[in-house]
Amino acid sequence: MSWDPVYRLVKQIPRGRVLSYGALAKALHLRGGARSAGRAMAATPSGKGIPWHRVVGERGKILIREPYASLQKKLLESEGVKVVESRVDLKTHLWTPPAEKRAK
DNA sequence: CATCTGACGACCG
DNA sequence: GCGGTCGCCAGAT
Repeated sequence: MSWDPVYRLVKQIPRGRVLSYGALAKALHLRGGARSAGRAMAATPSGKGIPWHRVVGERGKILIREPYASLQKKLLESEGVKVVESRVDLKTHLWTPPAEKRAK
């Protein structure tokens, strides 16, 4: 499975905004749904400039385990995203991805 | 080839 | 709002 489309979209997330796994999967029409989106992120190649930390749970919750959770929180806050109790305020930071052209 | 696992999410009590 | 189940599916074992 090639996660390229996923990485491409994640790279488009504006600074200071976040997107959920579900919305990500939906926007790209991933077969496996949100879970596959998560799988894609877990396999995110480092050093590619992919802002993986801008992807959170459907309710803005940071779902990954330590030690990455701390890192994600740190990175988000450094972009001006407020993180409280392991979750971001979707009301202000949720980003709506542009309609992708079926790249799967 | 059989199971287990998990960076998910919808449901239900 | 919280915790437990269940459905999903690609990878790992």
